[in-house]
Amino acid sequence: MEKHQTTIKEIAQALNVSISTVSRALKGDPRIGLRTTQRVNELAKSLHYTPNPAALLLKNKKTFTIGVVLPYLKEEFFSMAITGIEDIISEKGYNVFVSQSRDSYDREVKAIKSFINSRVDGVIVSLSVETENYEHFKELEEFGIPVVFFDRTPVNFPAHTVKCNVLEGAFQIVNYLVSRGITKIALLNGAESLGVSKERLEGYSAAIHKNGLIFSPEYVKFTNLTIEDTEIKMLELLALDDKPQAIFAFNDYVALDAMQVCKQHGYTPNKDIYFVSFANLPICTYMENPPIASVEQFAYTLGESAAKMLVDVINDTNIEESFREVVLGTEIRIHD
Amino acid sequence: MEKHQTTIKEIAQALNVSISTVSRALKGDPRIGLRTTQRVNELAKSLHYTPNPAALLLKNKKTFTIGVVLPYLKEEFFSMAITGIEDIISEKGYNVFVSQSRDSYDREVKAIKSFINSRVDGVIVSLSVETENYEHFKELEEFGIPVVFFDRTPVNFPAHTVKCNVLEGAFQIVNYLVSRGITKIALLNGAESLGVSKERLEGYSAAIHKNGLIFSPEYVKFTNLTIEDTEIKMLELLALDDKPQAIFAFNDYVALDAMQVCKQHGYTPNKDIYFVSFANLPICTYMENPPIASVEQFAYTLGESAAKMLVDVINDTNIEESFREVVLGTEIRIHD
DNA sequence: AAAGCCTATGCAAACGTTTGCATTGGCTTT
DNA sequence: AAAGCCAATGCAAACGTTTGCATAGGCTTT
Repeated sequence: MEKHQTTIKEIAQALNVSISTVSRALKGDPRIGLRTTQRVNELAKSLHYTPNPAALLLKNKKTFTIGVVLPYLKEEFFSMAITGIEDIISEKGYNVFVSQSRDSYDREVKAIKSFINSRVDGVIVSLSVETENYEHFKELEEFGIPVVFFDRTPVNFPAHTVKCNVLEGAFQIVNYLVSRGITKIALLNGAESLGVSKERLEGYSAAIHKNGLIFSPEYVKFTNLTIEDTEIKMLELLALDDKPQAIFAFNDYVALDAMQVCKQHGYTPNKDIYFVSFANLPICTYMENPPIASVEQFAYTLGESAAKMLVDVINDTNIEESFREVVLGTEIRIHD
Repeated sequence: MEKHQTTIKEIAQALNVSISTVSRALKGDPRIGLRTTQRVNELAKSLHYTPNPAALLLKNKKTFTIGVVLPYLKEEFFSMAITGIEDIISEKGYNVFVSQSRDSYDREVKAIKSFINSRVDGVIVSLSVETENYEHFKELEEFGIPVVFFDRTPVNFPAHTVKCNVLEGAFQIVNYLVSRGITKIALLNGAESLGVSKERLEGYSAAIHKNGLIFSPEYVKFTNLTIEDTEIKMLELLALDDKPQAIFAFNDYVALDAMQVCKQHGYTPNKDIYFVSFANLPICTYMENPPIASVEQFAYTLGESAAKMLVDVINDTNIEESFREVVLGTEIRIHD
């Protein structure tokens, strides 16, 4: 067991040259003779030399590490997003710290603090449902660590963001239902604190109005995304005198939970009550009666895009005050 | 924008003491006077001082970072395992690099190399299906970086491992089927290279023999876990003259894919053909006809346990040659 | 009052790099 | 042959810590 990583110093000694010569040779500095450069590179290779990241950080103030905080890895949307992030970021030589907030504000804050301590070069975030205060992100800013938000982006807090056109998606999917003659449409939304919930509501009500329907407040429910809350709100909808014909759910998980409630009360989902939702997760292909339509979320692309943006911002030296924004287009998938 | 992290040096200057005094005061060295210790700690706190990890690594050769490589985060089994890992490891002050092999040997090797370069303190691995060569783990060993394998552990390669008692689980679940009068049981296994596949086969055949049934080789199929291969092998099983009454699937994902094939050919899963499998994923609660029984995999506990073991091994100074092993007990869940 | 001994603190080297600023020696100029 | 130049290389400081080994006083001992 030789528990040992080769250093530049050892190479220098072995070749009887100075440390600086080795350092320069390794990065192809033209000041070093061809012969020497060659010998250094050969030895380095055969000794499996890799630069010590600690020394690099000390000198260059770069760790080539980024942090990612998102609600739940178990949600396919997020695990696909992180795959996109990983693909871009590792191609550029970075490593990724992953942390789940599990929709807890405290856990999100702790993750950010830990990233600061680790001196990450940048952070990618998708907010927890609980987050309404952005102090921890201001702290990142103070340390000059850039942040890119994806999907669940902050409200009234200027920042770099990558997201889908939620408003447009919501508008289109409600439109689709109406075009099929379904007019009593309820919105089983996410937490009111989330911007993406607000946008769903906007798109929903825009479509309602555009089609000359009346907007009924009792058709709009907000949930904190837990199965318990979904059940409560779904029961409220089922208890209405004028039961909705269709439920527009925040995402596939909410839809799945809501469908369970339907089944328990004798309704067959997507027969007696139609469901549409955001996300379109692969896992839904295994369902008996999947949502009849969904708004594509492009999870992988969202991740890729956020990662690219972050790398750009990290490497952008002129500290511009403007914030970048990417909004992906909208696509509706019809499933039946 | 003050892009700056406080250093020990600045605290020293501000307080007109030496750097070493500050360093010692911060770690409560009794040699430093009470008064000074107090002043240092107060200032450090108000300046949000956190030690520079690069400097620490340089001195202590510890990064407080571990790497995790596993096949797919999108599989609930793995995302739950990583949650267990995260909980233990972050409690001990470590950060986690996460990397997905996506069942590719090359990607696994790349991840390991990148972890070596980053000087992680330890690595947790669940093998890719393709992995049959363990050179990359030997390399870790050469650098003195400990590895703990969980669930998908290597074959004929001594190592620290954490896993379920797969053999016992397979034995019990086949027994259960037989106890229900089902005797024609096929095994839709994972890749032959995986130890966990071998153990499933052993448990399966042990139960077959114990119950006085005949072991039919055509009832045993290995797949590489892709949906395509599952389909091929499932079709082979359906084409047999003596069709199996039940399929014992490698895990829930294989079961789900196989059920799709059944449906496409007019069989109702868990009515016409019974399914049992390993894992018992939460996502299955949404199924119309879930597997009638499953072997619990304790994903979260597996992750916790692997993380604890790794931390122990990292902190164990006496380089013992023995390898640790944890085998979780078996539990069968009956779903109907 | 000299010697010794605490207590509280400081110095400086070391960890592995990078990099601005020398230094060396051979070769071209004149 | 003296001066100058360039190519090739080396020196040493710096990055932020830790830590073994001083050092400086003040206090006890005799």
